[in-house]
Amino acid sequence: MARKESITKEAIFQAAFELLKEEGIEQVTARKLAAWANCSTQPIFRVYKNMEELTEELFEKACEFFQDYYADFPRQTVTPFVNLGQAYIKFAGEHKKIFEFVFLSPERFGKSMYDIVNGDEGYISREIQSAKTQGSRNAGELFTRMWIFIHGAACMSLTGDYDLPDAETMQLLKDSYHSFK
Amino acid sequence: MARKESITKEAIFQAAFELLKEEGIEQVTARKLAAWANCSTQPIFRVYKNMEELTEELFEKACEFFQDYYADFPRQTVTPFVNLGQAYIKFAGEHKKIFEFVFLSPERFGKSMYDIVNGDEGYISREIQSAKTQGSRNAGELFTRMWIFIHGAACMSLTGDYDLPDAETMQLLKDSYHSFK
DNA sequence: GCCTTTTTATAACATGTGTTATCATTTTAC
DNA sequence: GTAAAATGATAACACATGTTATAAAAAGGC
Repeated sequence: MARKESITKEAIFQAAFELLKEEGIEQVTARKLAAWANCSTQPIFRVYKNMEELTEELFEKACEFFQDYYADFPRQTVTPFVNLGQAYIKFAGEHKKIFEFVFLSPERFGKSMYDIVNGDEGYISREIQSAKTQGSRNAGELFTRMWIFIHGAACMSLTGDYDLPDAETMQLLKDSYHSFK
Repeated sequence: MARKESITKEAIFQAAFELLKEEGIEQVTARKLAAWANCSTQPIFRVYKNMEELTEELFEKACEFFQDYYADFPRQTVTPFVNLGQAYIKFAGEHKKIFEFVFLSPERFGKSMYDIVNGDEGYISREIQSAKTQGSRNAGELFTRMWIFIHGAACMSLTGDYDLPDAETMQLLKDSYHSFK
């Protein structure tokens, strides 16, 4: 019968995600990926129709990567949106290439920014619910304003224009929440 | 003596800036630029040492382009930072490629985001001064918070996640100012 | 052990990049 | 008019990209 495969799809995908994380999506090329996976370019095109197909799977994985990051992020306050903001801003600074790929892409493979952050667990919906519980009448509008602020800090973190200690970020977000409330 | 030049540095630079504006800095390649300037690649390398030198001049020009945009932006309110915010957000939506090049580059040829927005005219300093005049004790901190918010809206505008009518943007910025104040 | 089938590496093709060499054209001093 | 010098088009070089063709290697049925 046939020769046994020595380079699995999983191994290629894992190498691709590492490469994406380290050097950004535009560096995930067939030959660079082959080098990272210690193989030729051929196995890549055996398991993926083309590089675009791989990119789309990487995008899905990158979204999940953020959602897992947030899921594991320790909650330090009960103030709505603050924990989400802390995680999002810290994520942008720690995983610049992933953040750029997911949240600064022009099209995002059809997904909206809110869909991605919300995830299957409804991370945004939860926070809005929490704000309502804490007496906010216009929690949706409150989220919108908080999110603009949070996204701003994250994007500045990306370019090195925001670099506050975690504690100050938390205080800043708490302040913002109470300002907007 | 020498042959008279038919393709000036100015013509090349102008074509390069148009190309940058329309398709982004990564599309400003020697051959594409030659096509936009209706010449071969040769005149480009006569007037620029290499493409990197052109890119640096384009960056300078792009900064001035933003500053001119803001200078021409009609002032609709006396609330500090609001006009600057309106202009910055609208600029991001109207000139995505330029905004990306100037404000989302990782290094910005050594210039800080604040230096660029401030410009020779001290656009930021003026607003901070104005806030002080209007009774704000901590105008610098107020600017920082406003700017995070403004930059957030601009970056969302870039990716199509922010698209409010101008009047609502103004109200949002005014609200934010009074919230943070 | 041969045959078939799949996997993989090597190498190729077509295209795009920055940059440079070659050479015809043009301009002007003489 | 001739010579010198700069300009600019054509074409080349070296390299990187996605993708595909070729062929060697391997695995198992017979």
